[in-house]
Amino acid sequence: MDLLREEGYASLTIDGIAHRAGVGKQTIYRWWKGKPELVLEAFASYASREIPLPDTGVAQADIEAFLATSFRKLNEGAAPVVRGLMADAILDPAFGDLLREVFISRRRDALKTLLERGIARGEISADADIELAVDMLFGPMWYRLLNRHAPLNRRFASGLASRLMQGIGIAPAG
Amino acid sequence: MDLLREEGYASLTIDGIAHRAGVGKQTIYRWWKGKPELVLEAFASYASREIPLPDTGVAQADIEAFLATSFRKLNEGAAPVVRGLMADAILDPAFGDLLREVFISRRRDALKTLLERGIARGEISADADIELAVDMLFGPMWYRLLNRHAPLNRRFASGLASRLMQGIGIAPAG
Amino acid sequence: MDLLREEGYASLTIDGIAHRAGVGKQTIYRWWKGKPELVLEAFASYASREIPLPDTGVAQADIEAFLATSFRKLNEGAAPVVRGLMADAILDPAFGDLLREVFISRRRDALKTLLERGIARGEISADADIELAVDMLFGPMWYRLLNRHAPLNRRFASGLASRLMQGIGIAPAG
Amino acid sequence: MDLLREEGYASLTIDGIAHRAGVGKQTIYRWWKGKPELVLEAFASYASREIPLPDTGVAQADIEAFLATSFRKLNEGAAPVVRGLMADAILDPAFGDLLREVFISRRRDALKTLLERGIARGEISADADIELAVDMLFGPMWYRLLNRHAPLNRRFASGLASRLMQGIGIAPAG
DNA sequence: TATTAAGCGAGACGGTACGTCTTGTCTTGGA
DNA sequence: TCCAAGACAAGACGTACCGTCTCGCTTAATA
Repeated sequence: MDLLREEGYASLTIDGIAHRAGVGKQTIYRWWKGKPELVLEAFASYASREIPLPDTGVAQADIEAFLATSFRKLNEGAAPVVRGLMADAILDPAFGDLLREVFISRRRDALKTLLERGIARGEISADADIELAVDMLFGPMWYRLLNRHAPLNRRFASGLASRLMQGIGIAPAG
Repeated sequence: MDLLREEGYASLTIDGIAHRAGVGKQTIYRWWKGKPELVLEAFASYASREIPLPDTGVAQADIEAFLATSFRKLNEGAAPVVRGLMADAILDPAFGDLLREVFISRRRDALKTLLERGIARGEISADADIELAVDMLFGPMWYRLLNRHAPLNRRFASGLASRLMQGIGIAPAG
Repeated sequence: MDLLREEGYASLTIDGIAHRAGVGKQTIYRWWKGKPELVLEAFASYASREIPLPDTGVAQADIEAFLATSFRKLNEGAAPVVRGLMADAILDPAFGDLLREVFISRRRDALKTLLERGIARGEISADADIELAVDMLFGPMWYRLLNRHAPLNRRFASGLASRLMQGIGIAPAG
Repeated sequence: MDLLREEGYASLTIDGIAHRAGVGKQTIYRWWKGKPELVLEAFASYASREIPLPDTGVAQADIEAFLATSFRKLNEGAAPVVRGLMADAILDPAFGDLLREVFISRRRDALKTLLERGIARGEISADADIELAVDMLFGPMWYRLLNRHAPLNRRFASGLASRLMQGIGIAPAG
C-alpha cells in the first residue's frame, strides 16, 4: 500500500513490490497470481473495514452517507488504486471476474442491504428494481471516478440519493 | 478494426497493427501518439456516425432510444474496444484527458441536447441538474459495460430513462 | 542413479532428487555439499568396483584391457554422468579439486600401477615418463568422451595401448 | 572478452554482457542463441587468428610448436574460457554439436594438415592412423586443461610430439 | 511409562538468472 | 524522397533452481 501511494498503480512492478517487501519474486507468485490479485486482496479488506454500513433509520440518509464515505475514501487516496484495478479487470477478463466477485458484488450487496431496509420500513416501493437502483447509485460514482470530469463530493452523493428516492420512493404522506 | 475484433484490445500491439496494415511502425508513430490514440480516432468517428440523435418529440423516448442504440452498438462488438480505451485512459492520464475531450464529453453533449430539448418543451424542470442527469444515465451504462454484471439491454435503457424522468421530470397534468 | 539415467545429469535437480527419494531437501544438504558431491560419491564407488585392475602378465594387454573395460562402462550408461561431473568441476573449481582427488587421481593411480608392473618386468623403459604416459592414455579417452567426435571402442583402446608402447616400450628381442 | 577476463565464464550473465555492451538483452538473443554461442563466436576467431600453422619443414617440430603456442594462449588467459565452453557443451548437447563443428574440428583439421605434410615428406608412415594421432595430441592437452593436475608447458608439448613420432614415425636412416 | 530430544518430510523463503515480450526510437535500402 | 522493414535500448514479465530456514511429526532414548 505504501508503494501504491508512492509510485502509483501503473508503475508498480512485481520486482518493486518484492524488493520493497524484502522478499523474493517467487514468494509473491506463490501467494498471488499477479499484481492485480495482490492489490485487490490488500484493497478489499481496506474497503470493507473503512466503509461501514450506516444506519440512521432513514433510507435516503443511509444511502447518502454510504456514498459520501465511499467518495471520501476515494478522494483520500484510494481512487488511483481502484482505477488501476479496473484497468486490469478490463485487460484481463479472468481478473475482471475475480474483481466482480470479491469487490464489486460485495459493495453492491452493502447497498442492497440499505435499500431493503428502506423497503422494510415502507420508505421504498416494494416492487422497486433493486438491481437497477444499485446501478443508478454506483454507476455514476464509477463514471466520475474513471473519467474525472467532475468531483466526487457530498453534493454529488446527496444529488444521487435524492433523485433515486424520487424515482423509487413512496411519497411521504402530507 | 479487423484486428481489434480478431485479437481483442488487450493483445493488440503496435507491431501487429503495422504488420497487418503492411506499414512500418514509424509510419504509425508519425500519425498517432500510440495505440490508444489510434484506436480512439478510429472509434470516435464510428460512434458519432452510428449513434444519431433521435428526435421523437418526447424527451423520455428520445433518451431511451439514444441509450438503446448505444447499447446495441456496444453489444454488436464495440464493447471490448470501449473497455480497452478506458483501460488505457486509466493507465495513462494524458490519454484519459484526450478520451474525455474527444469522446466522453461529446457523448455527454449529445445527451444534454436531448435533455435541453425536454426543458424547452416543458417536460423537464428548468432547474434540473443536467450534469447530474447525464451522470445518472451514462454512469450505469459504463458500470455495466465495465463490470459485466448485467446486460445492456432495452429493458435497462427503459428503466434508466423512466427512473430519471421521475427524478427530474414534471408530472404531466392529470 | 535411476534419476540420472531418466533425466540426464543436466536436468537433475536437488528438488527432483529429494522428491524422488521421498526425502526433504535439508536431509540431502546435511550429508552432501550439493548435487555434484552426491553424484560423485555414488559414482566413485561404482567405478572402482566395476573396473578392476587386469593382470595378464603383459603390460600392453593389461593397459588395453583396462581401457576397454572403462570404455564399456562408459558406453553402458556411465558416460553422461562422468560428463556431468566434469561440467560441474569446471563451473565450480572447488568441486574440481574434489573430483581430482577422489576420482581422477585414483584412476590415474590404477593406470600407473599397470605401467610400473611393466617397468618391473622390463617391458617398459625404466626412465619412461609415467605421468606423461598416463596423460597419453586417459587424455584421448576424455577427449572422445566429452567431444563425442569418435566412439570409445576396443579398436581405440588397442590403438592407444600399442602406440604408447612404441613410444615408451623396449623392443622385444627378435 | 573483457568481461570474460574480469568476471570469469561462470559468473558471466547475459544481463551483464548486455549492460556492459550498452545493449538490450533482446539484441543479444537476436544474434546468438545464448551465452555459449556468443562466447564461442568471440573465441573461435581469436583462436584461428592467434594460433597460426607453423611450417619448419620438420613434422615433429611443427607439432611441438603448434601445441606450445596453444598452451601459451591457454596459459595467458584463454583457459577459463575454453573450460567454460566445454562445460556448456556438456550441459547442452546441442551446443556440444556446435562446439565440435566450429571449434574442435577446425583445430583437429589444423593438426591433421601438419601430420599430412609429414606423410608427404616421408617423415610419417603413410598408413598412420591420423585420427588417432590427433586424439593422442589434443586429448592430453584437454585432459590437463580440464583437470589441472599438471601444467601445460613446453616440456609437455615436446614430450607429446616426440612420443607420438616414435609411435607413428619412420625411423631416420642411421 | 512419560518426557524429551533428534532427525526428518515438507515446503516456504530470499535471491539470481533466465529467455520472452512490447514499447517507442533509430537506421537502412529499395522504389 | 519516402517508407517497409526491422534493429535497437530499455525494462517488466513469469519460471526455474539454488541453498537456507522453519514447521510439525515421528521415533528413540532417557528419566
